[in-house]
Amino acid sequence: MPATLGTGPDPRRVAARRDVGCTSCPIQTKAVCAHSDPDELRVLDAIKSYRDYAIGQDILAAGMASEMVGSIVRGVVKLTKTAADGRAQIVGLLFAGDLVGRPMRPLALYDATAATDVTLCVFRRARFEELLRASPHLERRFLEMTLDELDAARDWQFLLGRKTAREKVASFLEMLARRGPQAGAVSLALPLTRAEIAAYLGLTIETVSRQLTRLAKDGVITLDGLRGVGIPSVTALRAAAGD
Amino acid sequence: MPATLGTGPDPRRVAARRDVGCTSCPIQTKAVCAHSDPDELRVLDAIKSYRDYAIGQDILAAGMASEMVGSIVRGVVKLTKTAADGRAQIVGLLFAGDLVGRPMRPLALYDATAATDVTLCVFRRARFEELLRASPHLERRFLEMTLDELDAARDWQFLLGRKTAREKVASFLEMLARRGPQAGAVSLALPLTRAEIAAYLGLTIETVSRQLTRLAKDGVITLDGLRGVGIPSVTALRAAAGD
DNA sequence: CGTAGTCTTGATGTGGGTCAAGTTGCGTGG
DNA sequence: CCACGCAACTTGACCCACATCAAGACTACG
Repeated sequence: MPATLGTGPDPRRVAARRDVGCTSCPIQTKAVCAHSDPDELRVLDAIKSYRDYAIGQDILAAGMASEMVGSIVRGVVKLTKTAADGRAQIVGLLFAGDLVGRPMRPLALYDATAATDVTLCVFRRARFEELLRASPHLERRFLEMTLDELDAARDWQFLLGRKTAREKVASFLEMLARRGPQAGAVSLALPLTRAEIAAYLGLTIETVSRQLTRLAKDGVITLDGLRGVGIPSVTALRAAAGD
Repeated sequence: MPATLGTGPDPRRVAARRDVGCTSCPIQTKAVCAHSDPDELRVLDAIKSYRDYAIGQDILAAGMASEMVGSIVRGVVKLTKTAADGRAQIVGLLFAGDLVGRPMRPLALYDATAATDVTLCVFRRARFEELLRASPHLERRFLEMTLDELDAARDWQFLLGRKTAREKVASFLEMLARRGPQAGAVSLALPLTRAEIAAYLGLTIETVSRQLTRLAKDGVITLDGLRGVGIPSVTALRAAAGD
């Protein structure tokens, strides 16, 4: 049994569990199985297993075989593309319900890393693909989720190509407030370090830091410790984000 | 009958044709119908129609209903996201075989514009979605193509966030040589203006122009008129692209 | 309470943007 | 076929947002 989803490092720190049934699953309305009927769910339930990853741990490594796919039950996963010379860009942030791993693709293209402590609902990739082929609801839902990710990636292309540093940081916070782990809350805890935010926005640590303090000075946000961010007005934040 | 794929402008300049049969289609191995069996192809053949768009013409407009989807038979289509203040970013370039329009989505999110003269093989969206649901081969192929587009979008995120202007321009040329209309050729005609290249790379016209002349001075490419580019060594070009 | 990692703040440098002329290429009409 | 006019492109001078370099300060964790 492989210890990570692919052939990643740190096998010893991975915990595997088989506890929560699909009917009491916290992500059943958002995950790839959201539209599956009871029969399909029974099959999924039988072959799934839960697995925990500690913050910082690799889930998949670029270029390695991806033998597993997993649905995020809890936590945040980052997808990173790193060049030979060390330059790194986060090309996707995944939240609860999102799928980690590449069904229908033998190799991982990006590193998938736990940005927080993470719990995945894991399937063997080959087995999951059989189910995709056999269950129209599952394949249809996977297609829907892939289309959403494509839209998100294209919106991020606009951000990376055309927005200023201030707009980038504001956009990131607005995105977190909209679809992050504490979606809808007026105060949230950043799931990423400054370095990770910089890697996601195509900036440096220093610029992210400066823009955060500037947004706070301007009253668009409040800062509470290193991770705490308050959002007094989503409208003002959206304006600062430039859309 | 709508004149463009959505409710876009310039209805008078759109030509509709119904000539080429699926069995003699130039994109039958690359398009969304590539894996369809003869029965499915017969249905597609019966409901398709060819349509021509002149260079610069809008095919879909962001925010408008997308009543049609079409497979590119010939030409290049650009997807553009434009902010309220006029900043624009090309978030996708589509070539022969690629699908224009958004199956399973009622609205277009980006402007789709003919970057060259274009011929599409067009279907009504509602009808196409019925077929997607009824034809596993078709849905599977559409999923494959969407996954490929997602990968391309993520690679472009790295380019936009981390590459230098020189690397961006070199990457663009390398991408064109690899998957553009004249894929594989050592000399190619740019399907985009400097302004469009700039919008695709998150740069300005001036910077694109300067980097092209610099790449030519360094012997990485040759320039022949405004549109002609020669690639003496793909290896050297790939090195200049930073990957 | 020490220390290592993370973050902030300041001083300085620079890649690419902006502004402003020119130049080239090309479609149009004489 | 040529001359005109305009759009597309190039080139140069200057500028600025963000990167880089360099201290410090905060926080977490032993």
